[in-house]
Amino acid sequence: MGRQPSAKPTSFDIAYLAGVSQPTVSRALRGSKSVSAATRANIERIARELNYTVDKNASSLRSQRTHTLALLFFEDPTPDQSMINPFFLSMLGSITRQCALRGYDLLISFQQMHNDWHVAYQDSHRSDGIILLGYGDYQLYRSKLEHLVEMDTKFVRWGSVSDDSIGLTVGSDNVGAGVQAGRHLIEIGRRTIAFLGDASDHAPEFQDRYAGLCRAMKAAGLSPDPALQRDAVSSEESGHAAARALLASGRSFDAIFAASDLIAIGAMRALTEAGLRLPHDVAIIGFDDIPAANLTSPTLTTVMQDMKSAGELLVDALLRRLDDLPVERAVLPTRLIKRQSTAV
Amino acid sequence: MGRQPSAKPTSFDIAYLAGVSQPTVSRALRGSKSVSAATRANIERIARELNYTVDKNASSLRSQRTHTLALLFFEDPTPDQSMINPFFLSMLGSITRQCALRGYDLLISFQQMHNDWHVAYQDSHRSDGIILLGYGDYQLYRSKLEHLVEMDTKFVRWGSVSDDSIGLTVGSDNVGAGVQAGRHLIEIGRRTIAFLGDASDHAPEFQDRYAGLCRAMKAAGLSPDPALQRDAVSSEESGHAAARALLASGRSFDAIFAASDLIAIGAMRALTEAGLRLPHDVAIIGFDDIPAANLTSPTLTTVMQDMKSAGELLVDALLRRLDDLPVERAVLPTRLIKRQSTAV
DNA sequence: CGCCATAGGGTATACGTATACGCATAATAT
DNA sequence: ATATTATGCGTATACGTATACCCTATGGCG
Repeated sequence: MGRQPSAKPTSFDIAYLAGVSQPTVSRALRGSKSVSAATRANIERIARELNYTVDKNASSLRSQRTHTLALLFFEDPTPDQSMINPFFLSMLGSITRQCALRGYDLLISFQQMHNDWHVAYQDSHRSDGIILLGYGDYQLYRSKLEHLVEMDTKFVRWGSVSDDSIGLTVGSDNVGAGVQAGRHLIEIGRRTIAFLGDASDHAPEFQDRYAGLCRAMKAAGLSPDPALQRDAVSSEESGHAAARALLASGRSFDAIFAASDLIAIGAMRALTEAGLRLPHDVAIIGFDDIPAANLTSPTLTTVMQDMKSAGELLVDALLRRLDDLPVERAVLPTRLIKRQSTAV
Repeated sequence: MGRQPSAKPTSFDIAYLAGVSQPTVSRALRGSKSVSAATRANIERIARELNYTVDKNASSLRSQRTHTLALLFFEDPTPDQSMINPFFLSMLGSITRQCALRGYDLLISFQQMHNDWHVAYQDSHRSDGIILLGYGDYQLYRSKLEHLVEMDTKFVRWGSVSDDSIGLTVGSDNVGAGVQAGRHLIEIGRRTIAFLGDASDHAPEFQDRYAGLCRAMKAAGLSPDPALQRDAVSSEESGHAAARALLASGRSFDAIFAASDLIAIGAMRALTEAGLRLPHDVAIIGFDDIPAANLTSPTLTTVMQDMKSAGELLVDALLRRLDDLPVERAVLPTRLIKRQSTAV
């Protein structure tokens, strides 16, 4: 009696029942060592019995820490109906899991490269830090990243890891992956390898993959032909168009390294439509290992990124930043998944 | 001078600059009509100049509303490495967008059918309401849903919409979709139609789809053969196994209606391995229209759910519940996407 | 010309927690 | 024995906002 069960219990209720003061309850539950073991045990028991949970808002307001991370997802410029890049979706799972493990909530938001997102989450105390995800034109938000750094906003970014990249970055070893792909194609006897994907500094990750390919070719005594590089963004349509343009140019080639699986899938369609046999006439390698890569015919050889580690590393790095611990950029190794599209 | 620009401005700062009291600032910015137009304009201008944003925690603490929704995602029982059902992922985009539009933040969390999630978000004032997403064994969390209802937790659920469903539910017209699929198969001349998918009340959505198929068959004077229904959960492996079992049973059939695209894709593999020609020997229809459905060979006829509307409706319904407005269950129409797997 | 409704905004306070500080008691040092 | 320190906890208060309540000046009305 006495306690009305519907009202949410507060730390005062616990304190009353435990015969201590409210701050002691707070200390006990937060793990402060200046509270005796007996008192703590008693408080914890009562808290459990009352189904007490700390009020997140009050706690955050007082401590100025939200224990929440914000995931800002930048969509591809192409606004085709919510067809999100499958690659990022699988990273999402890994990130949420890692957040839960570390006791953080995850706030998620899709962004259209808009204007004011950089203030929205930090200044209103919604989150302690920000994870930035998404392909897209790097130059377009370069200035915003600089602004974030300037404001000392805590954030971490997935992308190309290089010396001039802005802020804390975690990413795959894109150059290494390009080398892997190039080497494999050369091993199966291909000599003229085309690259589909933007190779400008608007898309540093694609650029790196292309650089890796070129390095592998040069190491094998081959000289990359710039005419065999065609711009493409990460979509099937774009890949299709790029491959068609390549075919139309009349240049001959016996292999394609596509900067993403979506591009590769579009390219495969173009090649098949042109009557070419895969992989006999043209071998092809994609990037990302999306689920669909195993469903095409021929199934698609591709580069798999370690998304599980990626999510963990991103969260880890951000949390270290929040604690002002030293943290370095991280580069993740990739793995080549060999399938039919490069099976000679 | 005077203002230090790094400290985040509060409503007191605005009040000081505007020559009014802090509550007036709060009223002005929240749109209370008991503040004159001139005062409001002035306050809004100053707020903009200072880049002021309302502190989310303080606001939530005082008003007891967080303006945040929680999305709880229940994973399939199969814990295969983070291969999330693509269908839900595309709904995610629609939900986040709708939340943003309505001025709500979205908290996301993956759950393993665990025990205490029902208290975690409501009682700690992290969110105003909960969206529940995910296939899985309905009976398993039935009691928890009942608990939610009992606690008067505000939530909305995606799933089978029926009279005895617990809580507020939004879902596709699964029965209608089953009828659509069955009718189409009958139109192209098929008479013995198999169903792959759990038809028990552990999976009400699949059950509904099967019921629709049966209804279409009966309407055409055919009698559904219970032996042609095989249980399967939504995964490729499960579909593959179910189809193999069906083949092994020796029963003949000329069409399959699969409860999901993943099941259908697994089944197609089994049929192809058995030397059957698709769709000549067996026509097949899936469900969900995942991106991969357009990449199989033959491409897969399937039922498309209106995910865009789904997300909007879920958010809408939940927000109406929060305001104690009347809200009804919603049933969304589906669309049959005809592809090669049923092209005669 | 007095009465009341209304607009516009100030005063005081509550939301629930975390932390700086102080004050006992007990344990150790001198 | 007194001086010192550590332990365990209470007191007071701040975090930034929203809201109940109160007050004043005006205008309308009779």
